[in-house]
Amino acid sequence: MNRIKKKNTIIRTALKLFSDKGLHTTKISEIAKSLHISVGGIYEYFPSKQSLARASIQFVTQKLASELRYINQSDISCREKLCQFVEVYFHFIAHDPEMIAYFFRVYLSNREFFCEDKDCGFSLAEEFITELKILIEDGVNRGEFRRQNFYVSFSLISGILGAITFLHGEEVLEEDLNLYRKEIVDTIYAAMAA
Amino acid sequence: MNRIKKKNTIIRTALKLFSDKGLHTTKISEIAKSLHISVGGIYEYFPSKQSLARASIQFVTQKLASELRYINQSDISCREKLCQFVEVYFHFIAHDPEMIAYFFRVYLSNREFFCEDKDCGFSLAEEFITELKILIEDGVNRGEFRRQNFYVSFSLISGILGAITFLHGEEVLEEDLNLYRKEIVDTIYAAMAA
Amino acid sequence: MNRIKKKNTIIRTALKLFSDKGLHTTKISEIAKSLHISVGGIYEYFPSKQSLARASIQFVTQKLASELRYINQSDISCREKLCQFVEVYFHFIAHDPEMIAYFFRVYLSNREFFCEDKDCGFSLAEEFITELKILIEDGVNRGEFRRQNFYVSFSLISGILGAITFLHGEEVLEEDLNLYRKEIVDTIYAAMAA
Amino acid sequence: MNRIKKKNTIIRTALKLFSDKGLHTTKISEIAKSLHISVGGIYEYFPSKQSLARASIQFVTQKLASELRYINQSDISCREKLCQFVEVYFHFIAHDPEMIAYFFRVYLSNREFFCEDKDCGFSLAEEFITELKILIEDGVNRGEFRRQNFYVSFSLISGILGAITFLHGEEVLEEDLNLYRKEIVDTIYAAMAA
DNA sequence: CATGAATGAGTGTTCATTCAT
DNA sequence: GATGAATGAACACTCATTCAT
Repeated sequence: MNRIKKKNTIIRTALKLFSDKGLHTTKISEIAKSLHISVGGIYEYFPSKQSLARASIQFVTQKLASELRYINQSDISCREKLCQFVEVYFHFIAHDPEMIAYFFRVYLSNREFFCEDKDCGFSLAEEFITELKILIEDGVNRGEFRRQNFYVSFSLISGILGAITFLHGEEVLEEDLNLYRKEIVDTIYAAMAA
Repeated sequence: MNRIKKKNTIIRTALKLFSDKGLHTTKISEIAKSLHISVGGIYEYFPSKQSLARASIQFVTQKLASELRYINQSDISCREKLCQFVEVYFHFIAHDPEMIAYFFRVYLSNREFFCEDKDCGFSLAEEFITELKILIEDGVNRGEFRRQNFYVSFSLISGILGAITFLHGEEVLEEDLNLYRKEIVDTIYAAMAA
Repeated sequence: MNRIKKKNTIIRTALKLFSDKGLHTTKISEIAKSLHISVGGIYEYFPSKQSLARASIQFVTQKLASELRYINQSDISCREKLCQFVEVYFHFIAHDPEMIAYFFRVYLSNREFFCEDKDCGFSLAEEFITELKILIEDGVNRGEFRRQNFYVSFSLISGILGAITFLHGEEVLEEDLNLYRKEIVDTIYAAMAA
Repeated sequence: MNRIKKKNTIIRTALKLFSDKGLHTTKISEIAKSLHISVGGIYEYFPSKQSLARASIQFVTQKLASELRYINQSDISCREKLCQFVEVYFHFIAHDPEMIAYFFRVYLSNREFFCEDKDCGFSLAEEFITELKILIEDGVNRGEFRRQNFYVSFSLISGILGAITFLHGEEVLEEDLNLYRKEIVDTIYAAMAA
């Protein structure tokens, strides 16, 4: 297995454990054990716990961003793009829940830990945000969405998805997650439509 | 200062530090120093860090719930209630940002830490959720809101508020927070209106 | 209640708790609570935990010594004195077990704690030892006991009594304590008789 | 040095310090310093101070028991066995005084600390007691010792040895320890002989 | 005398990180 | 590269002692 692949394997495992047990509750030794490698093995690839956590959030946001970029580039209506995005998002929740959980529960809530010098901003999630911005502005320009403050639209989309993810993680939802999908798209669209 | 007042003073300070620096990054000794009392002083009132964290989230949710309960009981339209709720919420963000931050960034993201025996659910936030439920169901029953899944409405409201709070905390927003308020109410209402 | 009496009341309670739970495991606040007085109340009478522990061992050894002195002064054979001493000792175990336990389990085993400057010796138990010495030497002089090293005799008597006390405390003994008494006197006498 | 050896090295040092300074007075950091290793080093081998203390008493009683077992199995009179046992015991006092001191001063007097769940009994010393029981019963069966209650004999032997150990530790004895040995055997035998 | 809230040095324990093998 | 024993700074929590009331 080459270096990149191994790094990704470590990231995948870290992602899962950090999401399940929390950033500060997960020990490096647990990640190592989970991977059947030694503690030192982790440090061959990542110089510190922090750098592993940073690499993990970049891994997540790049995955999300690349999906969103793909959607943005297709030749469909913005309503349809929104719909596909939510679909992709729900697919992540179903198949890689730790990636979404990592974004919302670990990254957003432990920002101190991810800080490097002055770089405490959203930088690690920037790619993803950029794509969402493109989707929203595109919709406004095309006249599909009404013109409203970007941050409000952004909060709407990411907020509702984050919240439903949370409820899902807490096993509060009574029905299968997919049953909520259509209603969520409708809700978002109702709020944004011109 | 009596015991209750002193407990609340400690909670207020803990709230602020936990929100600013994170739950695990904030040391008991820092809370003590911030209060100009000794470490032991904290333990006079709270038997452990965990119990202080639990007391803090109860403090927050009770405050929020009592405001929301007051609104729910007034004789106004649900749109107006929603509007007032967002107003109250923004007031909290402006004047006690740590209370909101504590709810979203500390409590929701460090659930493990708040667990006591089996009691790991939402129990500490239940009062607040109940009031939001009443508001939503009331609107549906009156025909003001369209009938949609409660969890979707709940995610919409709490999600968008949580997200804008987050952006505010990150100092990403370019304008004064209140300028977003009206647009947020409109957005929520557009998504929920019958 | 005068000062002396109050001191003795405190000593009695400390004795009991120290014996039951150990010297380091018993907190001053527990002694206070047990006495229904305040922590400061203890410090009115004893300047420190150590001084309370020292006063307690003196209380115990003086009680034992005075009983032994009384026996030593009576006009009976040394065998009879021995017998009476064991009887008195068993009476203590039955009625004030904490006093004996304090001597063996607390004092002898936590000598560091009782040290004051250089005074780490037996000084706190000296009175008692002196009386035992008188009894033994008296028996030898009268020809009742065979002449043997004092420390051996001393170890014999205090050792067997200490050990049976321990077994009693551990609830290892199957019969009532008094049933062992006669056999113990016989054993000691067999070992010491001329 | 392999794991077992290292554990034993730690036990030996803990034994010495616990005996010299008391269980609660000896800090883990002192044991570490004494061994020229780090605090964490101790915890590599023992998960807690308590477990180190428990391992230590087991180390001691197994050593004593194995010596006594060896004697019990030889083909000699019980008087001779007793004599050899005392000899072995004195050898321990002379060469590994901390082992004996640990048994009498630390283990017997801090039983609370050694408790694990319900297992607070003599269990950690059981092997040793069993061997002593065999010796005594064997002597009675062979007609060498008079038939007397086991606990009385047990108290006699362990008591006198414990007491002389104590006097030795306190540096009260005026002569070399070995000079007391013969007299002690005689005393025990006089008390037990048929 | 009596109180009990407040103090803060001190303890057992954890865990990210290192480095000799 | 890989290992995992060793490190030691750091933390939550304790409790003997003090002192303002």
